[in-house]
Amino acid sequence: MDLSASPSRDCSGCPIRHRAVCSSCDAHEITRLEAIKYYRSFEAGQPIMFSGDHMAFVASVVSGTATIELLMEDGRKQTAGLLLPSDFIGRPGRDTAVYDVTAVTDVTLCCFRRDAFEELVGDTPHIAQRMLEMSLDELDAARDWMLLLGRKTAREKIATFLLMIQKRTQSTVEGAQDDGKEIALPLTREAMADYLGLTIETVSRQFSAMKKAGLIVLNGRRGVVIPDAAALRGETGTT
Amino acid sequence: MDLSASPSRDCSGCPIRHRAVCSSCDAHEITRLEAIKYYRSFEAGQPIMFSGDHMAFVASVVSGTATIELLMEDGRKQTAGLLLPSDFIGRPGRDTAVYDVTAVTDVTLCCFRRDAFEELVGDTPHIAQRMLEMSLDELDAARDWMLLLGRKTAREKIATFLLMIQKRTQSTVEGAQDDGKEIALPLTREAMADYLGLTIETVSRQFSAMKKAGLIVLNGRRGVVIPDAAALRGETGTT
DNA sequence: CGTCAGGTTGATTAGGATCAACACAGGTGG
DNA sequence: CCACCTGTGTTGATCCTAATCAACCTGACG
Repeated sequence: MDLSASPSRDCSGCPIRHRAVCSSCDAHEITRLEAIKYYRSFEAGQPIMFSGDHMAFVASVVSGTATIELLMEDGRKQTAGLLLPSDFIGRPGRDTAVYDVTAVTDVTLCCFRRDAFEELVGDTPHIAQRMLEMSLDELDAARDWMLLLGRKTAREKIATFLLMIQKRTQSTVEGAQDDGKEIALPLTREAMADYLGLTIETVSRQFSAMKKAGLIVLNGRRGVVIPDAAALRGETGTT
Repeated sequence: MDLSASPSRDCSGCPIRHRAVCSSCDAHEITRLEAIKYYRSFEAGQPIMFSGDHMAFVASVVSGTATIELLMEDGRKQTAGLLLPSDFIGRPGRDTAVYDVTAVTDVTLCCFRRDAFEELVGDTPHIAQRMLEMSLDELDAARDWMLLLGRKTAREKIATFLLMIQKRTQSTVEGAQDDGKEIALPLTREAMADYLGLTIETVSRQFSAMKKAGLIVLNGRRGVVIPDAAALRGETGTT
């Protein structure tokens, strides 16, 4: 799981250099970022940020997976976002977190002191634009997820989730259209349930049912093979 | 409903001047915006934008209400956003719409040619920053809505919706804490159902039940009085 | 070997969807 | 002016999907 080849001061060679908030920065801008960045690691299960807390930093996910979680008083939980490598955590311009962020695997972050970062956003158009682009992308993703949460059946939710994971996971390798390769689920059944607006039991049952139907092959707790992505896509209810 | 006192070339006196994307613009920037803006009206029920279409413009809602809708092949529909006065439509940097936008009441838009607007975003930091701020706000709202869609009961959804409408509606007047005032729902039962991930019948039943419980008073199809906002808040399941 | 977290499977329940009938207001045209 | 129609909303009966409650399985680890 340790893709982070011991993160260093130097941004060149960073695995997310060309996808994260810094992707469109030139050499000078990167220098400024390098000056204010620092790495931080969190173990699986650890909170990265608590709703209501003061936010001292913003960050990019370098490796691992985190979730954005919303809680209700009675304990109901909804995951409102998956944070994979290159995704951005925090909000410039706000100093109190409005949701919880939790590491679901071991996570390494590239953090920036918030005040310094905000300054940069203010006078580095490249960064401001990239921030805008990224938040608009997230907004699109959030809206697609609303359709899933509001209208899709349990089976459609699982199928959609699996294909999304496959895409975001393989796209790291850029372009490889791999049908039969095993993907490693970054989430437990419980975390998937929270993300999909379901219960653990329903997630488990749907996995079993789709396995029986030959749509997926399960390999231990985390491994899934999708023998025929097109068939699985047929189960998503398609937008 | 005609709050738009016949929109003019001149942005001063515009009802959304201090809340929309242009809110932080100085005189010079406003002049540039005035040069590329034009007004357009849509009747209730009319489409403003179709998913897949070329987007020629971006716009601010000046008056009326529109919805962002996602459709599935079999006709299931989810509303992913309510667009009220001062909200922004469209995405700079993308030229094909990814969702449908529909006027649910008569709507007046302040439109900007997309290419010209993108240019402005590129060299007007105030606008770029406001865009970022607005999309981050929308992202927060979208995430809250995910919690509603994924985890709340029908009654909680309706209560949350009513309070949200009350807030967004009255905040126009700024600060007035009006408990007993009637609010005009901008949506039909069907549109509410699509927004809340419910069916028309469930929405209707919940309205009836909450009326019987004394939580709301109904006044025709669109009028609702909330005698005790705190009591209604008790029904939202609170975050 | 026992414990415990994570996962599966079964039985039952319940909340909301679906199917269906009816109510009501607002036009429209005779 | 009234009869009719249509779009919107309400209410009732029934069904079904996913939640809940509960038991059990599996593998990792002390």
